[in-house]
Amino acid sequence: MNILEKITQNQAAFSKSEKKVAEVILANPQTAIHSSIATLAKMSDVSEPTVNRFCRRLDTKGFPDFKLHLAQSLANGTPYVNRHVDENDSPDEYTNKIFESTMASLEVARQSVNVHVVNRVVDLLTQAQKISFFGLGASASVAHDALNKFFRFNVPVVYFEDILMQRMSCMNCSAGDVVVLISHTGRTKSLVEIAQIARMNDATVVGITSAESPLAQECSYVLSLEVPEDTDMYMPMASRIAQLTLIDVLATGFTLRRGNKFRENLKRVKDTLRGSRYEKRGD
Amino acid sequence: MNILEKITQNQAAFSKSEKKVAEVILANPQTAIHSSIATLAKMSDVSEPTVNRFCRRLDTKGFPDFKLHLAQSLANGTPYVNRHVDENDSPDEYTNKIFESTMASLEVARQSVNVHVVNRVVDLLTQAQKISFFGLGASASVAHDALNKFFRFNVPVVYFEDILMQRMSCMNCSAGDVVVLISHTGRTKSLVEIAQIARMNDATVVGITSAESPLAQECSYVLSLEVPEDTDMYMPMASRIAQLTLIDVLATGFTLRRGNKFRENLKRVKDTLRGSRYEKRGD
DNA sequence: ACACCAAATGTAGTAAAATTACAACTTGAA
DNA sequence: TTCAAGTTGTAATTTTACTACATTTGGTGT
Repeated sequence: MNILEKITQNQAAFSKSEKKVAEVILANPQTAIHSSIATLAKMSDVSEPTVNRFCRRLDTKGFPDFKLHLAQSLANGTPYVNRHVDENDSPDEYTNKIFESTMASLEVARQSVNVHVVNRVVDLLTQAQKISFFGLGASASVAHDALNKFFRFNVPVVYFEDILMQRMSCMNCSAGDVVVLISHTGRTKSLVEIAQIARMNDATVVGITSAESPLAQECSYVLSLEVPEDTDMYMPMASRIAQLTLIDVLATGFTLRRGNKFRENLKRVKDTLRGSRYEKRGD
Repeated sequence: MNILEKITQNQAAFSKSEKKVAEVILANPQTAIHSSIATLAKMSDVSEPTVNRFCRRLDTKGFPDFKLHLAQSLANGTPYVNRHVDENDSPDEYTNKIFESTMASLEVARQSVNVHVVNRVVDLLTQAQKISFFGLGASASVAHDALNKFFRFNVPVVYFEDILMQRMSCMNCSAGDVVVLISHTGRTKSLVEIAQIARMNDATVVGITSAESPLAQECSYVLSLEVPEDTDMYMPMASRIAQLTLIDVLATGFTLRRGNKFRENLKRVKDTLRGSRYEKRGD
């Protein structure tokens, strides 16, 4: 298990001084592996034994062993960790932190995706008479994006931002229709209601939401994404990126299921854009 | 450079005792990284300084440093690579490929971002009288998302999907207004025209687009993102994720610039959602 | 075959690093 | 206030790595 992630996750369980150590290490793990316990203690402004205890808390045998684990984590593909933005961060720092924590979240999301459900949902979508994408707030733009992908497939696709339109649209559903509802928390009342309306009218309801949420309970299928969100920012960030990527997965599954001829069709759709663009040499 | 390979290659240049050490390490590198210099010396049937010299010959600072290098070599996990989806991929395969190549693209994007421009644009945005976000096609949902972020900041924000509305809106611009235009290719004619209109009316035009594109040339500031796109899919995927992340960066920069009191305000905005949601225990 | 030199290796002492044991603080509840 | 549990630091100890120097090895020229 990646020890950098472990540090981030356990952060709550650390004591005051241990948090200082965690901070220093996360801020610059490359420096950490080349420091002695004394240097690191000084940098963190704690005593040497505290650093040692910190290492043990992370199930390592001691400081040198900890450094080995850390070195491996750094070499191990992703050094990306969900580091929270700090008030005093420079533009360089917050830019990198956001990119990195987005990548880290995607990694978490990837692991939480249930591939069997993905496959089943792709099945449903390819056979759907009509596909609807609904979301509110930040998830509205995700639904918007889904519309942009799926309309290319020459299937009737519906997307509304307005909750009344969403409700009415769901009232008109019938068997064979698929309604995809997007919500990070899965607690938005009107979306839960929409799920109920759609199901009453025999539509299949797919939720891209948090497992065990009220919304999840009303869905026929749930594509759950467990993504840590930096609540300090009071804005949905990582969650919607994960949702969008999942939409990509569904769209890709769709095209693969439809086979090669269908891809030709997508190419034609894309090619019609040419007239609206300035030529690129060799395009 | 992988130190295990280095050992194998240099083997000829080693002395007799050094060869013994190399052998023992290559035979069981996992054991080696958890041994002390004394243990390793005994296992190789040489003296401790010989082991130390062996380490230095491989351009490391000493035995502990050597162990770090070795640990990293062993943890040689594949970093995320842009692997293209293949026709015959299973759901498991294409799901993972998409997540991984999205992460790889974000890494590329991160490196291509010019932090100075980010900082300058954040400056402009915090001082703007009015901010507009425009995009077409897939970039429309990115602009939509930007709207969702920036309206929370209590600044006049404008977003239209309709190109006529976009044009008219830009005609009404004046000095102090910022227009953010989003386009992966930067070749969409109507967006380039909008850039021109906005500039004619003294607005500052920020492009989130490809460097050196026709759109980039019309912008006051360009936040260029060089993201590889899997053209086989005929759909924009990675590019818009990178754009969204950049929007997150700008929004974050904005809130940081505005300081702590402003964050309180964001919290209040978020808290108003509570009434629209089902309660979560302990929330 | 012997002496000699350079390279290689080992020994023993030294310095540095990590760990332990214990003492001195905090903190929160009775 | 006092006590106990938990946290942190100080100082001594142990382990580990490194250095300086001594010894050995193996090769070369006489």
